Amino acid sequence: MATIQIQTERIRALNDAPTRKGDYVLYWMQQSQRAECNHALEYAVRRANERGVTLLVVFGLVDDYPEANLRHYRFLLEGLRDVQSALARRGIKMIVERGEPPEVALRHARSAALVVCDRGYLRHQKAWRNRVAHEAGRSVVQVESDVVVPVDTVTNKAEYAARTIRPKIHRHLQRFLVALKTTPLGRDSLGLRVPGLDLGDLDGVLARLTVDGSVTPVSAHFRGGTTEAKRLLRQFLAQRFSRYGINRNRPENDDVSHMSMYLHFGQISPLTIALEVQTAARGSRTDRESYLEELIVRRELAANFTNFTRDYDRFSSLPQWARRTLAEHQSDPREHRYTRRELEAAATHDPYWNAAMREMKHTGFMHNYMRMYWGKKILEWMDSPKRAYETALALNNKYFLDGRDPASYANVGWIFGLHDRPWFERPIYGKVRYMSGSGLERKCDIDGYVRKVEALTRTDAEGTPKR
DNA sequence: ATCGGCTCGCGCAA
DNA sequence: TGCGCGAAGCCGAT
Repeated sequence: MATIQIQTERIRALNDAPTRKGDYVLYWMQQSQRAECNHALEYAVRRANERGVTLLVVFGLVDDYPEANLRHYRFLLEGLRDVQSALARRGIKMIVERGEPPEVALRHARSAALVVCDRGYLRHQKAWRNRVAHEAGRSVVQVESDVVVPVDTVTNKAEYAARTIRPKIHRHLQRFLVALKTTPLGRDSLGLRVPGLDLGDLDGVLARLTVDGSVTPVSAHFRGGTTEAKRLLRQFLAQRFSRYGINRNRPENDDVSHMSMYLHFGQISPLTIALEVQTAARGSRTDRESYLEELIVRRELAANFTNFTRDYDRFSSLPQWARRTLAEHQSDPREHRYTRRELEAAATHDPYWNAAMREMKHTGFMHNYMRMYWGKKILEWMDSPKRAYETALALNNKYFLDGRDPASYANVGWIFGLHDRPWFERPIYGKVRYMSGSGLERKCDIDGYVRKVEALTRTDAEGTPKR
């Protein structure tokens, strides 16, 4: 039957309150910002059909979302506009309302039979859902749609490394790697009169929000939305995927999918990507395996990390061996020293690093291989590893479209030894893995990368879209 | 081009 | 309790 597509482990009642007589089922959308392959949405449609009522979808848009700026809001709203029209085509009313997400949800919960929400793995996302569950006065059901295998199905603790979580994920893959079909909504909700923001006028909406405008939007490089995510994915699979295994660590090329930012905003489901990759015509077994390893094992290790680690955004979350060895080398002399301001200005002595920093600032993205080098050098050049960690995380979250994601915390942690193993001891890094500029020269065409970034920056100045 | 050594701790086999 | 092995490392030797 259809319900098999929503595995019971994805569904969790967040309170014991009963369902009420109500005008509609409310889907409070927050993490899974899409109209397709969204388990929370399909669950809500089925519950509405069961009760013979209709479905209302609301999204709470808050001005001061932690660390978000104009760049992120623009991409977010482009995506929500896409969701709104896709849901309208299914006869489902969706509104975006300004306010604290739990308050927006609670406002519309008052006329609802029950509330369905999706799931997030960061502390504020959990706090929002807890509050709604406590105050809604009716059943609140959370449906996970952000990972392939739900985090608590995999394990009940923070995993030590990829190798420990890998078999625990693989055990369940077959059961969870299943397409989700859409269920038609019985009673159309487009006639509901609920006011919301006019997403036809994004500039107007953005102008009225009190948002940090210091980081510019990057629509010329990446546009938000499920439609755009799927277009990029199709293009990647058709044109670049067959080279993925060879080129994934070659930043001079762009043979990567760019899915991280769409995943961050929930604009595409990891399930959709995984199923497409499994059946992609181009690409060898190695390409498939290495892509799925990153998409599922590495990404879900990050979800595991933030879900089970209280201080996932602090230096104290690093493994003990790493903190110990970094402390032992804290006062080692540094050949180069930079402040956050100098780093942010891409004004170091290292042209490779500066290019990476410029790619990040100008496009909201950085090739994954360069992200490692970029972070390792911040550790090397700042006067304390703790300050380096805080700086790398702050810059990551400020400039990347995929910043503030569970993957951000795991990736920045990895620079400082998280989910990694010790290597032979050297100055500053201690036993934490080191990376060098000569490694880049040996393993890829790093000058090609620098030229690529120069070209990107040039097209920026001319205002010509690049992709 | 390829290889071994560096180093810790998890998880499994025994 | 012992042992194998691990996200992308580097370096020097062959």
